[in-house]
Amino acid sequence: MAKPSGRPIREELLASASTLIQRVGVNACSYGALADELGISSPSIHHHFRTKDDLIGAVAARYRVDFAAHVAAIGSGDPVEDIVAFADLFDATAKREAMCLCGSVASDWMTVGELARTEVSGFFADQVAWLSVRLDEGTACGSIDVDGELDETARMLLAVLQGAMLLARAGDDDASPSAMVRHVLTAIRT
Amino acid sequence: MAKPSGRPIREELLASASTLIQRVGVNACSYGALADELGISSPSIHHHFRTKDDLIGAVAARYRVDFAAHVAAIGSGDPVEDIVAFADLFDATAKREAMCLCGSVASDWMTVGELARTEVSGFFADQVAWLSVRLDEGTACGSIDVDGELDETARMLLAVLQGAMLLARAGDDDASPSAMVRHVLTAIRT
DNA sequence: GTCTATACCAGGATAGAC
DNA sequence: GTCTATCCTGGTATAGAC
Repeated sequence: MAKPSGRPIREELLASASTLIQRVGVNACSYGALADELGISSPSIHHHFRTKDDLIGAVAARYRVDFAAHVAAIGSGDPVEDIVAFADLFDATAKREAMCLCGSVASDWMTVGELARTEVSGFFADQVAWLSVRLDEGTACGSIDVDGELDETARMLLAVLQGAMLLARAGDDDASPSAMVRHVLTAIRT
Repeated sequence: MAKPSGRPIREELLASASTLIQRVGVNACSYGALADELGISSPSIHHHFRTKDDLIGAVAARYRVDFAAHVAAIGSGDPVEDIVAFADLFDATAKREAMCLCGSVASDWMTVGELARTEVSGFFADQVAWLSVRLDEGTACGSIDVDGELDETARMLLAVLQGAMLLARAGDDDASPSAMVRHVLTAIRT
């Protein structure tokens, strides 16, 4: 199943591993399956990532960086619109019948190494921080009204998104991440 | 590691398997680990559950029934209080450093059989239906004000709970399921 | 950087004795 | 209903040739 590509194989591996983990979970993602997909042999993968923990950690780190780039591209000027655009990123993943990679790893938390854990915790912290800033902007310009710490609302929004993807996996067609976030926004919009 | 108990071994197996899956995930839950924990041999388990799919399916079915019993015990008279009590059930699980069993299975959706899938989808539908009734009661007595379909809000609340457990797994100590639901409730309470 | 060969272990599952 | 013994498969990982 080799796919021709100019990208270095290490990058191909990260991309394929990410997709596979998002679809079947960390523990059902194997060197053998990745090898088949890229048309190389399973031991070759060890040359790029000595252990599976190394691979998972690198995948998580790359996902975090890539996601940050997508988020950085958001900038409508309107905080509420920005949050909807943020939620749309999760919709795109759900449509691919995949989990957020970090949600997937979090769910298999007990079976992953320190590298992956650090990146996943950092990923969640990144998103909460970004959402907090948007909520702060919305509060400042009067389009959002929340009580309590903004962090709490931000964390809740992220939980909605992650939970929505979990429900979507179980075949709930009405569990669209962005639709749910929009629903929350109507409640906290002035 | 045999634990003395009067319960039939089949029940012990379901309980141990549920706990193990909630902690490490479906694919890291093995017959061998269960056998060790119950002090029996791994092939003995096949006598009670012919295949692993049978076991996972039975665990999901039992979890759904047990959870329904806990939910049925809720009845403060106040819909908002009832929803908080519902969320507290998830808090108890998070404190045990465990996922909701059905969240766990949903995350490993691609690797489980039809039995488990049906039960997990049913579980989610159960909770959405229960929450919808509470929201309806709250609307009727004027303590809750949501716009749009009640189902949407109910589904969102369940997503918050499932997502909160995912965040809690990743070490976010502020990701308490019930705290997040309370936070949502303040926004939709009149 | 990739291969073949291989080691080693663990997974699920079956057969048949007790 | 449980055991031992066994099978097959597939997983991660290493060694060493090319």
